[in-house]
Amino acid sequence: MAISSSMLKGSLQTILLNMLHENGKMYGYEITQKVKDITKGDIKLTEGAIYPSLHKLVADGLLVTHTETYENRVRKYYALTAAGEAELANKLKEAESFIGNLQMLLNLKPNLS
Amino acid sequence: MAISSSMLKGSLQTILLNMLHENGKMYGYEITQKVKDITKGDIKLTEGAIYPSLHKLVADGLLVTHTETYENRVRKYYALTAAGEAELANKLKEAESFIGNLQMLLNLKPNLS
DNA sequence: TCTATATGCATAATTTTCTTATGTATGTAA
DNA sequence: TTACATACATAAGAAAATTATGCATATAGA
Repeated sequence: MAISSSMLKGSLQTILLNMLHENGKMYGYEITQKVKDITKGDIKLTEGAIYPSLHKLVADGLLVTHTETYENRVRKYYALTAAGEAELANKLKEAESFIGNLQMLLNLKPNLS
Repeated sequence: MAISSSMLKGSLQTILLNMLHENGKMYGYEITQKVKDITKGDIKLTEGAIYPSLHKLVADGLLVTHTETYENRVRKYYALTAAGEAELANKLKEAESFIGNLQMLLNLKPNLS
């Protein structure tokens, strides 16, 4: 199911940080495609959401960038800093906790028992 | 873990609708306390978030209200309409889908297998 | 008595974070 | 020449929260 009403709110940064953690370095467009693949089209990160978010993570010192040119196209790669790795660890704990709480509140504990 | 950075964004309405579905009718303050109990203090719904959200659900025809006075205090009870029940069903499917996708993206599938 | 805390509702100002629309640029396929 | 894919970016607007404040009743404590 496509995420229309966007419960995505609040978890975008966590997703971005984790994608970079998993893949070492990625460029923006690449992240949108990979997320679309993994979620079978359910989650489509839009440019208007992803680029400002990546810029903010850089401004906050959690990411660093470098550009590469591939077939006449510039790719801006992002990678985690040490602070980014640390922040990701926090955000993952938070996400795990949040998901557990949400499942409790909504009676969505399919695979517990 | 307390939800500080609030990934709560986007799921508040779903939580409100489901609490009312589970409990028949509730007043605002009661919902905040029940959510706090269920999540062991992790999720604390603030008045600034919950009341405007409840008002919007009423405006959208998903909830109806009536007031009762208990020990000199007015309680404004909310209950689901038929449209509210239907919308809850949609939102629950969405939430389930979203949680599954988020767990995939963040490699948080502890109890699968 | 004054203060804090709990119960109960509400709104205003602000901030965060999205969506939607738009713009630039290259390359390919219909 | 139109559409689509790749690749970046920003601006305007909307949505939905946070934070602060206000009113009102009641109780407990210093």
